Amino acid sequence: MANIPTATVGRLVTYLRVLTSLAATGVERVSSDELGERAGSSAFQVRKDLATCGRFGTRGSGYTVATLERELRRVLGLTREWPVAIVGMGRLGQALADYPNFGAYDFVLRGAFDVDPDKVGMAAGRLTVQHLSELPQVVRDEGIGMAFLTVPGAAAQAAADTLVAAGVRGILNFAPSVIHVPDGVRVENVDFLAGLQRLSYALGGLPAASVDVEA
Amino acid sequence: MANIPTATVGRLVTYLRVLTSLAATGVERVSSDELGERAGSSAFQVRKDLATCGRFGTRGSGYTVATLERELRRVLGLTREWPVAIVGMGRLGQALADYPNFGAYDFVLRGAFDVDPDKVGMAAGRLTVQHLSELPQVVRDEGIGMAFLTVPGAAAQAAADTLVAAGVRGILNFAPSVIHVPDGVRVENVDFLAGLQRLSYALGGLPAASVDVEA
DNA sequence: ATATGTGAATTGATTCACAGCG
DNA sequence: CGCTGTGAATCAATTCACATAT
Repeated sequence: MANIPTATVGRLVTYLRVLTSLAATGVERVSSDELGERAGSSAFQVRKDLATCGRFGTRGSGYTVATLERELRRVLGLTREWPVAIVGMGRLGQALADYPNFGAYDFVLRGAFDVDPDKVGMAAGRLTVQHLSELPQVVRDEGIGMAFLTVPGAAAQAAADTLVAAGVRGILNFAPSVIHVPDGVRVENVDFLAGLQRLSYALGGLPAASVDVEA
Repeated sequence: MANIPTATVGRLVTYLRVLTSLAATGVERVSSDELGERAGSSAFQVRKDLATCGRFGTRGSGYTVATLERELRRVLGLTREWPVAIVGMGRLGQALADYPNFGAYDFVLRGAFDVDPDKVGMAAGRLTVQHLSELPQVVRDEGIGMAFLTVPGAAAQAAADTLVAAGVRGILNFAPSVIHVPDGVRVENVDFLAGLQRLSYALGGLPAASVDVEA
């Protein structure tokens, strides 16, 4: 069952959310129609997406919520616990370390790092902040595969290089800058400023100059 | 100059970032090749994207950094100041209210809201938290067009409805849930948990069941 | 000589219609 | 009869090659 298009993966994550919330309210079966409605996609899209990774439904009666949830978790790799590190213990890194709800999502914090000597030794959630030089050791010992990158933009590329060298293969980049990584390493950007700027276009973007500019 | 595809808008934001950083280091001209390199796109893609909204370059010598930056800001609607509200003054809302750097991005906080009486009256950056019932008034008085939605997932849809009713047309949704809005209102999701789950697929997503499941 | 702007070609994603199964 | 699974058709995005302007 070949690899799944990234656009589809994004929607599978949304479907999984909807399923979890349906399960919590005791719903047992769901149709592509209703799932699409709640996830903001068409029923066509839902069926196509789900068919990309298996045959999970029953014709005539839809999908079993519990089964589909289990299968999507498996497809997305959410059957194991993922140890995660945080690099950059500024305001955002600290807020993430305090985030109470990772357990519900199969992620566990196993390391918190910074280069600032004032921050090393500080508490961060249940962890103690360590110097970034400790990272490779911790990544190896804890089997860390992914990390939050929460350093200032100017430091992001260097920190990403350190993560990659230590063997981390997935980076969730919160810095408002592009980071470059070798093949085999994956970056997901979480960038609210970019989101604001896209909103700005949608709300007020001009129809642009219709002619040449330049001097 | 018709409307720009959303995929392109996302990259224009990235190009603008790169240009700003080039300008800060005194670079005056840039080629599609180098811009693409720094933004993580191909030179083809850069030229096609830029050509979608005008003719900003000079054949044989590339783009003038200052000119292209100015034009992209105009295309993206970043020539005016955007007043923004925050709804939901939990940890995340407070962290955003304290964020020092909005000025550099043309956004200004003009309102902070919550329904919790304990939070109303509290300081939030330079603002004082108001009750959500004050929102429509403030939106009108301050001309607020977009808002951060930082309430718990279970409260997100209701809060979004309040925002829409008050006339807000762009919502930056930080809650890990789908929100539904009428046509003409735009939602951008900022969802690090979804990002983690997409990373999970990329790193460990199984090749999926190759056969039927269901009971 | 050099690097943009753009039609043409290709690839990929979404929409649709309907066959197939329960 | 209802709703899924899927090939075909449409639509959009990306890649490419090259004519064009400086």
